[in-house]
Amino acid sequence: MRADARRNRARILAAAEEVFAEKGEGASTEEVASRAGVAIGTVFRHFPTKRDLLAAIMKELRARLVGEAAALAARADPATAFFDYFAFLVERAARVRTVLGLLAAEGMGVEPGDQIRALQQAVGELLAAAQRAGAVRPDVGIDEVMAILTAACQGALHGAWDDDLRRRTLAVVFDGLRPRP
Amino acid sequence: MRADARRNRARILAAAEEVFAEKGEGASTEEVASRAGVAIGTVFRHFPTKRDLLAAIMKELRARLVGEAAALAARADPATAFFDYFAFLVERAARVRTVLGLLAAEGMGVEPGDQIRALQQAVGELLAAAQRAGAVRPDVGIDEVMAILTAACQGALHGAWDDDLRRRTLAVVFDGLRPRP
Amino acid sequence: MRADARRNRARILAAAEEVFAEKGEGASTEEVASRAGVAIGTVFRHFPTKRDLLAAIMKELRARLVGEAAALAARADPATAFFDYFAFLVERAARVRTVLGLLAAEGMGVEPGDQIRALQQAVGELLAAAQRAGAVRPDVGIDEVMAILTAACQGALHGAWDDDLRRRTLAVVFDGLRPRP
Amino acid sequence: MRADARRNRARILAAAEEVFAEKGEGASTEEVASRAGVAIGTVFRHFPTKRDLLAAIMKELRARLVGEAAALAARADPATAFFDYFAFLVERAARVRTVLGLLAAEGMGVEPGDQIRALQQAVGELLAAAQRAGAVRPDVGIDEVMAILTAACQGALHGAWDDDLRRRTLAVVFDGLRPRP
DNA sequence: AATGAATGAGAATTCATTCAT
DNA sequence: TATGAATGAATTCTCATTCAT
Repeated sequence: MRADARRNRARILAAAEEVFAEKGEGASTEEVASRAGVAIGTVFRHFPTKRDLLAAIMKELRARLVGEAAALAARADPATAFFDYFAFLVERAARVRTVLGLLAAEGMGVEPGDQIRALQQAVGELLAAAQRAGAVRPDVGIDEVMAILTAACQGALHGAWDDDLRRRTLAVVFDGLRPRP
Repeated sequence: MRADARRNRARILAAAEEVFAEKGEGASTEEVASRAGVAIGTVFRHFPTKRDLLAAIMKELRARLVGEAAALAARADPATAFFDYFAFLVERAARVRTVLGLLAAEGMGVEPGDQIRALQQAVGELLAAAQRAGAVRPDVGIDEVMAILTAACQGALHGAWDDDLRRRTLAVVFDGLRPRP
Repeated sequence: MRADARRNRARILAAAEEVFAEKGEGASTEEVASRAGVAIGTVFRHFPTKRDLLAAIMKELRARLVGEAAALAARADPATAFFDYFAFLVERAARVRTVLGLLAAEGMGVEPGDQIRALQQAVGELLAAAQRAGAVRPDVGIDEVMAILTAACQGALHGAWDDDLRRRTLAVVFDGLRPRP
Repeated sequence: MRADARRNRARILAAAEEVFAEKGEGASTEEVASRAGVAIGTVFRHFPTKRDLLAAIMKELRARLVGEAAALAARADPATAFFDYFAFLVERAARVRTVLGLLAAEGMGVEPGDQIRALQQAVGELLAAAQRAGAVRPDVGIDEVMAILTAACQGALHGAWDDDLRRRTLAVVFDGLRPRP
């Protein structure tokens, strides 16, 4: 791929992430194009359908988020890494709608499947480590955790939680996840 | 207003609730009209914009849900009424998209504001009673509770939780809300 | 259907027949709309897809052509009716592209099937009568006749035959169809 | 012209003939390019517009078909050569859409004019020879013959005649061309 | 000369909203 | 008041053609 093409591709992805983050999947491809400063045809050359564009954003985002999980797993205390990552995702979701596409079966018009699996695995590893460290009750499974995580992300996004509310809300949720004393 | 006009208004509202519950706010006004058995013009005479129609549905739905809260407060044990209502709302949200319109700043294209306040008050009363009964920890506020409730509703709807997952997920959340032993 | 709607429907059909007759199925729906003096949405209200519009034209045209066949069968000498109808169709096809849609497996983007069958039957009856009258050799079947007819129509349309050329060409073809002396 | 340029030109022509033969003139120039293994820009460098490309194919094809006529004229019995060539062209047309471009005023978006004249001359010579040999009636002119030939080609292509139908159809047509006994 | 990315004018179709009947 | 036809802007996607690399 030529240098200018790569540059445009990146600009389109960035514009798309912005636009879809702000307006959801309903935003028009035209707006993505104009925000990226290219013609509509260029967007469709790089991403033959709107769906493809959405999927590409997801992939990028997923890679970034999974990378964060790995980094956290490597350097942080297992007892806190899980909670930190959970909070990190929720905080991100509040700003970036597309995070949700990775978590919810619906939204962004993209089949999750693989999308979710990669993230679920990353979360699953942090969860297992936290459970081994006794920081999370042993009887919760990855399913519930993902469900709660998804819900929290959705809530944070659509409910426009401020920092304080997010902190207090997560405090309650985290308490539910900790072992009973 | 003439009798037939009033009758039409009711039929439109009922149809709209059905349609938007099934398909979300993206559903076409035309479909609402045909499901209600009236012409499209009649819908717009009663509700000048789609937004107005959505707002009207919300009002109806809110009234019904608040009524349920009151009924529960009257006849059930305060220690369980709060949790029962919480679970009830989540279960409804899973099937009826419009419930979210009452809880989330977004969804259904309607400014909540008043919407939310009425429901928040109903939940607040159940919460206070439960706290007095020692069933919910005294340090959580209505804000966190509404946030968690909204999140759970959103999760249930978009995540397509089955009955079992919903039960397990709520179990964790409820544990977070209960007093530490 | 309301009077104005019926009027518009007729105008759209007329415009579509004209436009597609001139430019073939590639002509834009927009042009049909503007030639009919209505907005694009009106065309799509009456004919939900372009295909539907094409199909509607075909149906009209077919009915008219089959009607002509019946009329000819009723009032003309069987020995000449077949040839007259053959020539009539070719002459029409030269001016009206859509005639081909009724004859050719391709063209006008509409599955022929029924289209073709109705016309084939009409021609078949004229053919049988002509054969009984000894005006057409008994060993040609309706398949060949339809093939030749279609070919002639196509030739007349795409080849832009003038009246004289059409007459001379058909003379040769008709000779091939007549019994050997 | 550089050697590689000439090579590319040939590859593009070959690819274009294939592509347009399969899909008609609606096929995209992009596909021609990719089938030829060159970039789209290269196609447009050699043939400034799509029309030019189509015209070039015609010219090539015409040369080949005229060559066949000459070969047949040289080695076959004049009484059969004309009919053989007629059948040969029709059979080719059934498979190669572009043959039509040579025969019809329309199709392939190219003005025939010169195109047709060369082929018409080739056919004309075979016809004259056949008439001298008494195999074709003396009163048909080259115009009618070309018209019938074109029509048959078009019919064969668009009507998707199978081998048997083609044989029977041509039998009728050829009978029309033969002298009355 | 070749490449292939960018352009932008359509094309079909949908839908909220208006307005004649 | 009700009807439902008409409107026309918006949307996704395609393709001939141009132009920077």
